[in-house]
Amino acid sequence: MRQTKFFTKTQKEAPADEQAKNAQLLIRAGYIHKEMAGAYQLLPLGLIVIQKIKQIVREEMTVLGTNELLATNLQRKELWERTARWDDKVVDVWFKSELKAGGEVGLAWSHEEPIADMMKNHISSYKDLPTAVYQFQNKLRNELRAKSGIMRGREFIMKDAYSFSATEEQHEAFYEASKVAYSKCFERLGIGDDTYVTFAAGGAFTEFSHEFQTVCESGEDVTYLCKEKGIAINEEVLKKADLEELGVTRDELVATKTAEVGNIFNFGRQKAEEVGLFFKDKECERVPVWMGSYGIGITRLMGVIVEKFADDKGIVWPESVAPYKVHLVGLNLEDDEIRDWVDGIYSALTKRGVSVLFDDRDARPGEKFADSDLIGLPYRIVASRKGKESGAFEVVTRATGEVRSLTEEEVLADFVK
RNA sequence: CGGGGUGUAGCAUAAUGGUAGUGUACACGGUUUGGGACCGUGCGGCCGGAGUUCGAUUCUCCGCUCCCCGACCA
Repeated sequence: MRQTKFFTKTQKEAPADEQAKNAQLLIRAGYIHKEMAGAYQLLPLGLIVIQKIKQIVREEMTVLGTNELLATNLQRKELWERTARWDDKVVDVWFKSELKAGGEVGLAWSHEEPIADMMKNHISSYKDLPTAVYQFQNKLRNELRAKSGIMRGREFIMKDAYSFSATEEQHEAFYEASKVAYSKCFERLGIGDDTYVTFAAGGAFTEFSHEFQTVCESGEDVTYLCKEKGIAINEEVLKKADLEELGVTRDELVATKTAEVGNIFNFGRQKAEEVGLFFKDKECERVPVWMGSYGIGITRLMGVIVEKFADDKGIVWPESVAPYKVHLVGLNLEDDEIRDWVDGIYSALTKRGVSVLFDDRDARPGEKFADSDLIGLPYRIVASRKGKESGAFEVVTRATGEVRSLTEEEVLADFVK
């Protein structure tokens, strides 16, 4: 993509109404635009990052054997009344609206009830189980206080999955498999080493749920962490947790600031019973389905990744989620000979499937370097008069600052897989 | 929702009871060209309402906004 044709623009100064590093950098670098507190537009660069994160999650969800669908954001009052969760006193993040035709609708803060209810059309026998579906969807939550940039918004993108099982054993097998799938996601997203399966509050159905907490200074949670043993406990359940059973002592646990990037829940049979989702088992008995719910905060992940890897010059993306792999910075382009030479490496790379953002703007070197650092693509290739004379490109790794001087052949060998 | 703060141009900031200055961005001209260059010219602004006042961007009140702390957080 040629930058002169791309919808992007950087800002030198961070907006005064953002404190959070993730929002400051994402706005300055042109990934997002703040619409209001807790709601951000995704600009083209930001959208590519989100799509990359989604694709990784999608692939792992496919491995897990779940099917993607897309639920509506309008939800029925009657359905949520059935589970006693329509009342604002029970769920305090509802956005609700009046229908012109009469009555009320809810705007989706979760899709547990609608999807469970919908599954009545698909589940009637133990032969239909187990099954699981998932979606990427905007969640709307009327937070009293949005905060931390894109880490806690009123509208955000979440991957939510729902599992339906005939027995507890079936449910447990899926639940454990989802942990593996999630760990794989976070590993591929570049935060695997710092993300822990964490014991957390279980709500009404089970004693504990499991959260995926990523070590992050600007996170909202405090996790008690034993890195050596890989044991993590959310502070909200530290008192309840049986440390002996977990094989860890209190002294080994270090209070650590973390951000919740995923959360998995066991609903037991209660949710299905409330909604009315039953099936016939082998004994011809009509019993409720075992359900589980599995979330990953897609937009929050973008924020966490920015927070974790950014340096004082700007964003540093892991290769797996970077909007482009290479930032080709062309200098001295007013000289036709050099422009042709730089165009050459640009088309050679793109033809071979390397994603390149080509800074072909008429701007001074300093501005291009500063923008390139800010935008944070994994590799920068500088092509200039100086380089053409020596027949080499300067290749800089954003994360380490390592500089290499490579010929076109070497560049292609290095970047084309 | 409780507490604290905030609101001036696309962005960042300054001053002021007598209608507002600077940087940046943007446009034009010129000089520049490996780490956000320089000179000149130009465009562009006081969150909303009420009150006080001869006069309010400035003071008062109300509202809204955004940020922070807390509470909340399937």
